[in-house]
Amino acid sequence: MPYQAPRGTHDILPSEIYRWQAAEQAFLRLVTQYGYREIRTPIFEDTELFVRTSGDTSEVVTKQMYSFKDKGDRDLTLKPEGTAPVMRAYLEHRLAGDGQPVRLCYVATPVFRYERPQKGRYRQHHQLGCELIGVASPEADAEIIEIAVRTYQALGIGSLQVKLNSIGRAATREAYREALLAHAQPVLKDMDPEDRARAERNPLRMLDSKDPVMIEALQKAPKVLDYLEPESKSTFDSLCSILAEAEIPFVISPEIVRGLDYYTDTVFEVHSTALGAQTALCGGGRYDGLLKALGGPPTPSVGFGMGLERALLVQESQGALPTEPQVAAFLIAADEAGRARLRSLAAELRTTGLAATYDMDGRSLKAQIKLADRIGAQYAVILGETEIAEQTATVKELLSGNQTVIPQSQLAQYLAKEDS
RNA sequence: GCGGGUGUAGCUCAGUGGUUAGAGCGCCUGACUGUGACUCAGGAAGUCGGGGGUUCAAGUCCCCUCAUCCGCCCCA
Repeated sequence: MPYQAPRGTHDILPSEIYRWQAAEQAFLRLVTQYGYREIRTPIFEDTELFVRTSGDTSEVVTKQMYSFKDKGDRDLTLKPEGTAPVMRAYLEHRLAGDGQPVRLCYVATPVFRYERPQKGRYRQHHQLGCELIGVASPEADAEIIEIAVRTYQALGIGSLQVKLNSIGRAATREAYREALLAHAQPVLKDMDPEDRARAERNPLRMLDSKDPVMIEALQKAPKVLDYLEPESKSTFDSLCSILAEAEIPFVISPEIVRGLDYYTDTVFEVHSTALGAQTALCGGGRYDGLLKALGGPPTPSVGFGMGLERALLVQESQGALPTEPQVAAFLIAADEAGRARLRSLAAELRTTGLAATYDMDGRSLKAQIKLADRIGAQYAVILGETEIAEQTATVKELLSGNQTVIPQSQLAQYLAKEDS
């Protein structure tokens, strides 16, 4: 094999593209009902945009970005996440002027992270997501979580877990970090230097550890929720009750801390056990400080990003595949006279919106029918000697094998009717 | 970035260091002079992931490398 797709990337083949299209359409239909409008941002941005928003000590910025210099010596980076570019565009184009709140969504945007690939973890993957800008009320958080949950429902995916937490504002996090670090100090001394450095850089990470020693040590660790300022605490409590009223099940999960610095207060992830080590399907939360960090006015905002590859993997594992659209008609000719009519008849069908194809290699009648079957056509339309003479066509429904002879003039109408 | 598994036909996989590398499915042709899916017969299809080494002899053993999968890390 001389060339392969680069490590961690993959082609999306015709046999699977319909699942992508179905998912994207279902998402767009859903969010349109909530008043979201799609936005598309460039595939790369100034590197600084991500450093400023994700945080210069974040895993993404320190280890995972595809950064490069262009011929004009600009520092650019392939999008490692979807939110910062959308917020940049919001500021750049003064979308606040449309009146707040502003509801934006993005669909199947490519996302790049230099990581070691595994099932469900790729160097290029695709995300869809929503940003709800300009609302501080926990109703906004609830709407975002509800949309995430309903997107999975629309894809036929069940058995998911919504993990919810609040990490508070800057002051809370600072105080809590110190408390946590102090609590973990005895264990940290014996840890692998690299793990230890990571833990000290972002102590909240320790909460997510799978190391039994760490889990044991943190059994009695202080809880973030106890450190929340009164305002954060009441926001979190209201969010919980709004979700409960909406009958959206969730579990409060102190280990959910998120990897990007821009989050404040509400954070959440949606998990599935269907993907081995990669259990997170969707992550999001509130980022009230993000716009300010980008030089804009302080604006409360909340959103999520959802991995499409992972969603589709879970969808497949749950046997919830959508039905693949069929080509309506495969036209078949038995002789030269029939062949001449094929093209004009196919054109007629297409003008009415039906899909029609035919053999171009002069195959035998038998081979043509076989081909019709193989490409998944619904009907084989046969133009033999008799049909040409009588200006009719034999329409064979491939699934049942039933045949009907109808006038060529009524073919489009007949197929359209049967198709619906 | 760390540890481990796996790479043989389009797909799923057999193959003890020893002739010209196989099977099932799929594909093409025919049995079938106007009919796919079933049956039968035939056919095409391989850089045994790539490179190097050991050996009289390597798909098989060793080293390197690429890809993929599993775990860690991190996340979608």
